[in-house]
Amino acid sequence: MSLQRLKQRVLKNPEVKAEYDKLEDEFNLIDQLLTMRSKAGLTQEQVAERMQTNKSNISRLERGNANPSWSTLLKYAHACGFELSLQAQKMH
Amino acid sequence: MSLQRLKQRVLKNPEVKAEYDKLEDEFNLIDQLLTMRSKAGLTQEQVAERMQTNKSNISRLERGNANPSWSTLLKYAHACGFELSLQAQKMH
DNA sequence: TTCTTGGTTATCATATATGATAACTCTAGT
DNA sequence: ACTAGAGTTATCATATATGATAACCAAGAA
Repeated sequence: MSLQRLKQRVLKNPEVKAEYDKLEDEFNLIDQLLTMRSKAGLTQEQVAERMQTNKSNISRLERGNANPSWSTLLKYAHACGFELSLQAQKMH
Repeated sequence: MSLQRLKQRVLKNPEVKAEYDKLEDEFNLIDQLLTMRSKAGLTQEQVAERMQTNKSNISRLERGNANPSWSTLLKYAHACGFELSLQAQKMH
């Protein structure tokens, strides 16, 4: 909640955003989604249009501990101009 | 269908399987799932047990053009001993 | 042949993701 | 103060993923 809010504000600083965008690390799912949209420089509404849905659903996807389907993840990524694949690494 | 069948037979050859397991390329979703289970050396039933579900559902997941949720993908990967993350690469 | 094992398919019930709409907050400008 | 833009939240309807069970196929071994 307040973490999201903080991130939101922080990312408004263009320099900070640039740095943030460089980090390609292992984030949780939501962070990965936010990062894609951030890099694309799109609003939720713009992503929604490209996904043929509504902005409220994008908000839900990005906030409410999401459990989206693979096709939804693909649509979102494509809307943000990304190709998506799974990365599996052996646990040990 | 027959592709799956072919793959199935081919992968019974241990040498071929070893080679197949080395390839970490951009597969479609289903191939990535099959590869994980193949590397783990588990049967559908074993994966099903670890995921607390039934083997028929695993088969459906691996065959019927799947659109699983993120949590299902995670469960499957964990059952096979893998950690999972998204890999997004910019389209151009 | 018969049995076992791994995988497939069909089906139904249930849980949950998604679509759609509306009302709301917050912030930045003007 | 007012407005506009971006995001949030609540809610309902509907589509679809998932769980569960049973019957089936194919291949290999005894």
